[in-house]
Amino acid sequence: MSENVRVRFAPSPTGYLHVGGARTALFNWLYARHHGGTFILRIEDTDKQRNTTEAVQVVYDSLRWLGLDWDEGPEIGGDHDPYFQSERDAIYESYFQRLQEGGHLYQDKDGGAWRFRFTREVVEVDDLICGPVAFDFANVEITPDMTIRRPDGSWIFHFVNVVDDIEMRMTHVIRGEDHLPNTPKHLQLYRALGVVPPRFAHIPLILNKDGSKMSKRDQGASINSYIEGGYAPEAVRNYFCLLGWSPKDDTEVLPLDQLIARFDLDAVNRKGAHFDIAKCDWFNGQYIQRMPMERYLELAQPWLAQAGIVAPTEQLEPVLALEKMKVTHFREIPDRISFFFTEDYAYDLAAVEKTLRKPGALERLAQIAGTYSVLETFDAMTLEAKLKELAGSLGVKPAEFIHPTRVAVSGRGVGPSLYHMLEVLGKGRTLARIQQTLTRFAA
RNA sequence: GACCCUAUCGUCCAGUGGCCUAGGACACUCCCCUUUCACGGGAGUAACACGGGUUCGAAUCCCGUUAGGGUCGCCA
Repeated sequence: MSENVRVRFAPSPTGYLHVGGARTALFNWLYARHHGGTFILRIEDTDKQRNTTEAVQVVYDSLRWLGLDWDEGPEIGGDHDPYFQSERDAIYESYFQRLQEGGHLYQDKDGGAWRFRFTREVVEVDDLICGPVAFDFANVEITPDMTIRRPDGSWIFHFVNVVDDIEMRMTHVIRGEDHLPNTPKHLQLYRALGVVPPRFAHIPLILNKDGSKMSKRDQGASINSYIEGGYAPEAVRNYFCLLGWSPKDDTEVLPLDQLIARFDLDAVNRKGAHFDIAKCDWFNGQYIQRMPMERYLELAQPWLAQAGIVAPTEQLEPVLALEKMKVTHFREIPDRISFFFTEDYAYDLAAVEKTLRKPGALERLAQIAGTYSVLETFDAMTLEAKLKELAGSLGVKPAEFIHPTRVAVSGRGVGPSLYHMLEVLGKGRTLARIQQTLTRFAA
């Protein structure tokens, strides 16, 4: 039982990380962390033309964004360096030699490619998730021998994948269910090489909500879309965990330490999961509400910077706090708070039409400005009390003051709670903005 | 077409023979809170694919059908 778990994520760099791949990486990572094992990243870049350094960078960025750190692999190193298949030629060569010496290989007549001769029998895969699954290799027509090396000397996935898993001492191979039919072929390779294979666990695929296959273009398919869409990585990670796995009670929002403590392969589902971005959005909102102010500020920062909103934290924090319980994506934030940072904010035409153009609106604006101008304390509670007092004394509804004031100081019909918004704005700016509005719409 | 996997509300999950007139969450509808927009609270609509078995008893076990998905590359 002292077996040290070693698992890996072995993506082919294609320029983006698919949600399915990310989830595979996540399950491997979780499994490693749960069992105190080692999580390895290996880049399967045997297809030379298609793989670029930028594409590899995308893999790193996506994994790191999700918080999936690897213990061995590119940029980290490890006992089994290098972690790029393109740099492991000598190793493959020696394994190829072993197969050849064992009489397992032959060269194709026409092309000259090298094939591995399957043993013609039933091979059983004892999958940790799917259970025992038998594949019959008896018919050569149905399962022709597998090509492992091209005529130009380059290697085929099946071969290098198995060699690396042997070399890197993998104990468990957790991968997408699309690999299940490949597994008996890989098992034949292990046997021919005289190596005890790792345990296999095939996790269900992720499909679109309607059940169709997720392609690059579909919403939520690329990890980049979350980075660019204003998601909190911890929220996305939590949502991904629940795609094909559940803690078995009804908890859904689970902190990372809980996820690690509770995750295990025996609780992984067999049914394919349909992806629902709406639920992912809900998780994001929940995480934003619950996260500490510092983290909230940290994640909002890039979005503010991009929108040209720069201000010291002391000024930013109270403004952002106003939206913390309301926002679902960080990308929404700049637009919602931009009016705080310029006196030249735009007036929403519909809001102006609906409230400022209303008969008596400007008079009431002047009245509330008068009331507020004499206040010593300018906090939400006082502001609310005074506004209601004024409305009451004039026999009008508070709304007749609230709406014009909101539009006057922010230019819009919707926003944070009025009194809290005014408190953050402060007395000076509040009065100036009302005055500015009065002047502007007086005619 | 062959082989393999799967089958509970629209979606994600719970349920491993009686506790199920099937539970939670998202989404949707309505109500409350809030004279903004949200959050929050409450209520509601909504599912065991179908047909045979096994059993005193089946969402749970077996068989078949159907449906969905996957794999059959000198892609990974």
